Amino acid sequence: MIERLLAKLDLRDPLGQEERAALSAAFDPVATFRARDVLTEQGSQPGKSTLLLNGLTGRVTTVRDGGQQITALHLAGDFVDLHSFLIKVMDHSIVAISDCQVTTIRHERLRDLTTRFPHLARLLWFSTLIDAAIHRQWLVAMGRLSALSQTAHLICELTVRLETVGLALRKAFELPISQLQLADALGLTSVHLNRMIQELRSRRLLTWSGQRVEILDWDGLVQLAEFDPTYLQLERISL
Amino acid sequence: MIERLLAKLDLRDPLGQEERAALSAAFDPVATFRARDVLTEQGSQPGKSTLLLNGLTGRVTTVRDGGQQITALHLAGDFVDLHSFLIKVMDHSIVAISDCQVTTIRHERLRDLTTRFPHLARLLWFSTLIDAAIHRQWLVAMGRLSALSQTAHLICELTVRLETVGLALRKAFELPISQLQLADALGLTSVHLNRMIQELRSRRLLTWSGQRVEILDWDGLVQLAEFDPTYLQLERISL
DNA sequence: CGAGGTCTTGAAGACGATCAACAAACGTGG
DNA sequence: CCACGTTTGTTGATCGTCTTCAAGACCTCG
Repeated sequence: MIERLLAKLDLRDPLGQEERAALSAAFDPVATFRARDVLTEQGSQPGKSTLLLNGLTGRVTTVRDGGQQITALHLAGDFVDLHSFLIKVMDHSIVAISDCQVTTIRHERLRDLTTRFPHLARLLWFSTLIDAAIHRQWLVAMGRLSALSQTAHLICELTVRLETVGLALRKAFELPISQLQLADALGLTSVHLNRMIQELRSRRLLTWSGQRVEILDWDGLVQLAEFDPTYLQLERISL
Repeated sequence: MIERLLAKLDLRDPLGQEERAALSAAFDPVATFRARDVLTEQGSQPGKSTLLLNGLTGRVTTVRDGGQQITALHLAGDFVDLHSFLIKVMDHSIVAISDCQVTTIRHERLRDLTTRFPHLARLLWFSTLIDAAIHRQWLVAMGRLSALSQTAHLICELTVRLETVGLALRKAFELPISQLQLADALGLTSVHLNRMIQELRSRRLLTWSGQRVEILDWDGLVQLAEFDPTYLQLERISL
């Protein structure tokens, strides 16, 4: 069930048999959500953390004028709110962007696991640090890149992240997200994002129809986006 | 020496005597930097993490056109690169914004401490989660607030953070940072930031001359910034 | 004192937002 | 299975926030 998570962790630093078994056994049954469902409400204090098994979810913050900012997108194999293990009250909501399935792990179990397996604790800590690194990269893209480059950057990031969990083959993948929501992630309007996507298409960097994205010119996209995957920390390390 | 850090941790969840002593003893001698010095280079692999004792530092990423984005500002008592304990290669630089003093702790010591004291490990993990929460809040402000509100938001955040380490009394404090660097943190140009600051002044929300900032109308500023300090997690918790 | 950094102001321009409208796709219930 | 309402993608026109470029005053410090 949690193979994608295990694969993602293994990629960085292999888990021991005991860790793997203990972690696998700690999760609750699968739950299903429809697109637009709210998994976790801002201000709530969930007693468990949620692992995304498939589909797409996002962290959403709503501002006074009704505008929404999506501060993170989560793919299969990502914890969507591992931080709630230590940060008790949610400072944002978690919403399902596509239909999706999740499983949860109660915080007392996480506490127990991380105490018994310091190495696993470091690995989980590490995965929240990647989250933070992605946040920083989004800040750079939002603050200092053009809307076009920023859009390209997000596509590059999603391509690589989907590849690492086996969901993008030959630089093509399903992206079940509307342009409106994508615009909310980029801090743009959907109108402008639409024009940026058309520009990417007309430059023959990618095709994108419906939910299917196909990268035609990866190097060109990387160049435009100033994309450097270092921040995703795909290298093997030793924690 | 590391009182500000200890106070900040204690505020959330009190440290035990043993933890406190072990942590205090683990740090290296003090080092001093001048404004604009680079503490840690992007791409480097530091073997230790740095704790800021006083002054101001920032995480800086430079883009192709020479523009800079500051993705975080660190105050006295903050770890500036605790994440390098687990994320080996730095995806950004750390630069001194003002003259400052730091102390460091070697990663093997962190590893030892976090293994011996799971509670301390959680507390350090927690502090990196606050970093991420701040990143998210910056994303929201950058993506969905006006330049004026965004500027006000950063001022609110800095006020509260400085207060928690005793560096802001009655909503007034020293902020040894140039408008150019502040603009780099906000993703604005210094010209525009200057006009936003003047607007804040003319609305009698604050005074700001040289490095001295004094909040005149905290409620007004909070209202303008849509500032909600929940994300800073100042409440007492139990990790 | 000179040099460089910083703050400030003005004018012009561009990038992205806003407003409006419509077609296509989708989901749902009749 | 079709009819309907809703969401989504797309296009055009206009507007405004923020950028760019330029210049001058001030200040700090070596």
